[in-house]
Amino acid sequence: MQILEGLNPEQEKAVKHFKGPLLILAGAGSGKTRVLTHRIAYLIQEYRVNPWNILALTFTNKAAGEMRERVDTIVGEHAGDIWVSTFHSTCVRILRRHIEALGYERSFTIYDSDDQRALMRDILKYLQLDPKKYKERAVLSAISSAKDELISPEQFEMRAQEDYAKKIYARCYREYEKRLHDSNALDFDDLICKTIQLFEENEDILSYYQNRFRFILVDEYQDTNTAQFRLISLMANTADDDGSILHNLCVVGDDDQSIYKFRGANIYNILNFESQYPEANVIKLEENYRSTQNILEVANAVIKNNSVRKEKALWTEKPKGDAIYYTQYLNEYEEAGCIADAIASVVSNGLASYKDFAILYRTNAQSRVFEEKLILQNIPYRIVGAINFYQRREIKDLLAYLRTIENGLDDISVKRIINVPKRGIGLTTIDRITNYAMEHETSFYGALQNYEYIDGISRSAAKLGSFVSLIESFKRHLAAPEYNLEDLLREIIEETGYVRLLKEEDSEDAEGRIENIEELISKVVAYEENCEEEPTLGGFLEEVALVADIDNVEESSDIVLLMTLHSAKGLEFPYVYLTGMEDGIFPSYASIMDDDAEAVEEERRLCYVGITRAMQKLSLSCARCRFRNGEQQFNRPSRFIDEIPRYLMKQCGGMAQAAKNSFPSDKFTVLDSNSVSRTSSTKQNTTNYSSSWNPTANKGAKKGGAMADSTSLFAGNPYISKGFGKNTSQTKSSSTVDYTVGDRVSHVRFGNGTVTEMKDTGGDYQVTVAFDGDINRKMMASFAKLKKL
DNA sequence: CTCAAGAGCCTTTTT
DNA sequence: GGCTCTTGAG
Repeated sequence: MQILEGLNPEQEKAVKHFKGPLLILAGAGSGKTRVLTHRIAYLIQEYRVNPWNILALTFTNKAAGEMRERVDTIVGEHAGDIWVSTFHSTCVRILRRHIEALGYERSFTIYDSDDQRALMRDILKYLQLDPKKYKERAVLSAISSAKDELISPEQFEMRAQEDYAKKIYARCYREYEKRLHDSNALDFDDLICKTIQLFEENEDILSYYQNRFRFILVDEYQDTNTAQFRLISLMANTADDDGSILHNLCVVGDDDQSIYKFRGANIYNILNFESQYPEANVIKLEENYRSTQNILEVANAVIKNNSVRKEKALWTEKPKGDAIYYTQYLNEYEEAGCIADAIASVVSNGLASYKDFAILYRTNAQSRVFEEKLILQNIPYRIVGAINFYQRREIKDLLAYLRTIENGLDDISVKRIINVPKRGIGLTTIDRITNYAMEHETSFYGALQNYEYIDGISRSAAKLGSFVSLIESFKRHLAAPEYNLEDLLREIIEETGYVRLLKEEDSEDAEGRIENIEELISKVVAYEENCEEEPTLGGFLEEVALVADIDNVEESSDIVLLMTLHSAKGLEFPYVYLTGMEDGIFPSYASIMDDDAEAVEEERRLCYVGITRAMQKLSLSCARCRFRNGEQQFNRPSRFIDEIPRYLMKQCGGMAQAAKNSFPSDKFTVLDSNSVSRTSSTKQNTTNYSSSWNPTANKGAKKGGAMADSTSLFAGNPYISKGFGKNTSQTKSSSTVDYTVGDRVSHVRFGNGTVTEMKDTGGDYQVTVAFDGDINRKMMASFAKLKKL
C-alpha cells in the first residue's frame, strides 16, 4: 500500500483511523501535514469516501495551499472536490451563499482592523465618549473577545451588571453591531460567528453542510477559539448509514505550540478534547524529523517548565549536531551587525544559501536594526508581517474605491475616499452629510446622492455631485460586457489622478507607493487569470481581505527571512537566530507583569516554537541594552536562557567578562573560555578568539572545515575584530571616563551640556546629560564619546 | 479647507 | 524613535 509507505507506526495508525473523533497530538516537526494528507488519501482510496465529503481546515492560506498541493499529488483525480481552506475563507464561502437568511446582502464587505478602528472612532465620537478614557483598541478588543466567546451585545450588557465601564463597552458593542449591519459589513470575528448563527437558525442549511462534510480535519487545533470549536462541532455531526450520529472529526495539534491566546485561542479545546468526545481516539506523534538532538533537548528543557500541558517528549534519530550558540551583545546594533556578518560569512564560504536563514524576534519593532545591518552587508532579505501589503495606505485607498463600487453601504470606505485625492471636501461637510444620513436613516453614500437636499453645504455641493457621478460612472462601466477588473482599476487611477499626483510629489516615498499600485494591478490581473470561477469584483475583494503576509512568501527566492515568532510557526530553517532573548522583551514585560501566571507560559510556548524551527543550527542572542520607546533600556538575559542546561550551550562573544560583572547574581553563569572548550568536545577547539571569531579571518579558512563551519556562525565582538585584543573590559572601563556629575561636557551631535547623573552598569557608565537647550539624554559612556570641557 | 508643527501614544503577538 | 492625531495659523 503506497499511501502507508515511509510512515512510522503511530503515523500509520492515524492515517488508518476511519470513523469517530480522533485527536492527534503532533509535536513540532513530527510530520503532521504528512499524516493529514495521507489520511485524506487513505479515506478516499481505502474507505471509498467521496472526496466531495471531505473538509480540511487550516489557519493560514499558506498552510491550506501546501496541503492542497500535497493532496493533489497523492490523490490525483477528483482532488479538486476536497474542500481545503482556512476557517475564514470557508465561512465566507458559506456566507456568500446563504447570508441573505441573516438579513445581509451577498455583496457584504469584510472589515479589517483598520476599518474596525475607523468605525469605532466614529462610534466613540457619536456616543460622545471621552477618547482619553475609552480607546478604540481597548473597546474593539473587548468586543472581539466577546465575539470569540459567542457573547452577544445583549448578553454582554447583562454581564456588565453595575460595572459602569462595562456598560459603556456594551453600548459601543451594540452600536458597532448595528453599524456593521447597516454597512453590510462583517469583521473577521463575524465571519465565524455569523456562520454559526446561520447554522443555528436554519436547520436545513446546517444539515446540508453536515451531510456534505462527512469527514472534517482540523490543522493547528490548539489555536481554535470557542467560536471555531462551536462551528466545527456543529458541522461534525454526521448521521451514519445506520442512523447513529458520528463525529468524524480529526484534529491535529500541539498544546505546546498554542500561542494565540490573545486572539481568543482556547488551549482547553485541545486539552479537553477527550472529555468533550469521550469516544475519541488519541494518538501521539513524538518522533521529530526536523531538528538535531541538541536542538530538541533544548526545546524539551524549556517547555517542561510549563505546568499546563500534556506530557510528551520529542525525540529524534538524528545525530546530536552542533551545540546551541548563545551570545550576549552590548546592544541591539551589535547583535544585528554580528548576525549579518555571520550570515554573510557562512554564505560566502558556500556552506549555506540565504534562504537557509531565519532571524526571529518577539515584536515587529525589532526588525528595523536587522534590516539596516543586512543592507549594509548586501544580504537579500524580506521582512514578513509588519505591514501587510493590503494595509498600505495607497492600496487601501484604491481598495476603498473598489469597495464603494461593490457595496455602497460601506460607509467607512466611502468616507475614506471622499476627499482622497483632495477634492476640497472638508470635515464640516462630512459631518453634515453624516448627520443627514442619520436623520434619514440612510447610508453615507445614500445621503451623498441627495446632496442637493442637505442644508449648509452649498459651497461643496458641486464637488459632492462630481464625486457621486464619478462613482456612478465606474459602476456603469463595470456592468458593461468585456469590461474587466483591470480596466476598472486603471480607470479609477486615471480618473482620480491618484498616480499622477504621486508623480508630481516626486519623492522616494511616492515612488514606492506607485510601485505598490503597479503591484496591485498585477494582483488584479493574476486574480482574473487564475480564478477558478467567474472573476468578480466581490471575489477579488474577498481574496484580498483574507490574506496574511506570510501567505506571499515564496520558497524559491534565495533570501533571508525576518519575522516574528508568531509568523514563524509551521516553518523550518536550517539556521535559526532567536534574537532579543531578554526579560522584558521575551518574555514580554506585559506577560511578566500579568496577574495570570499562565501569561509567561504562553511566552514559553512561543520560545518552544522558535527553538523547534531550527533544523541544524540554533543561535540565541540578547543585548545588554537597547533602545525602546526612545529611551535606553537595560535587560537581563531571558529567564528562558536560564532554563537551558549549560552543557548544551556554547557561550560566544567577548562579552563574557562584562556579562559576568553586570549580572553577578544571575542563576546563569557565563562560561569562561576553558569550560567552552571542555563542553564542546564534539567540535574542534574554538577558544582562539582573536583569529577564528573574526569573519574576515574565516574567509581564508578551508571550505567546509569544522572551524569555519561552527565558529563563523558568530562573528563575535567588534572590539576583538578591530584588533583591541582580549581585554574587552579595558576599552570601556571607568578609567577612560574623565568627567563626573556636574562637569561640562560636549557631544558631537547634541553640543554642550552638564552631566547630571552617572550610573555604574558594570563595565560601563550610563551618563545622563542635560544639554543646553533643554534636552535631557541618557547614554552609554562608551558610545557617547563625551569630551570634558 | 489645507498644511505644518507639536503632542501623545505606542509595542506583544494576527486571521 | 516613529506614527498618528490634534491644534492653530493662513
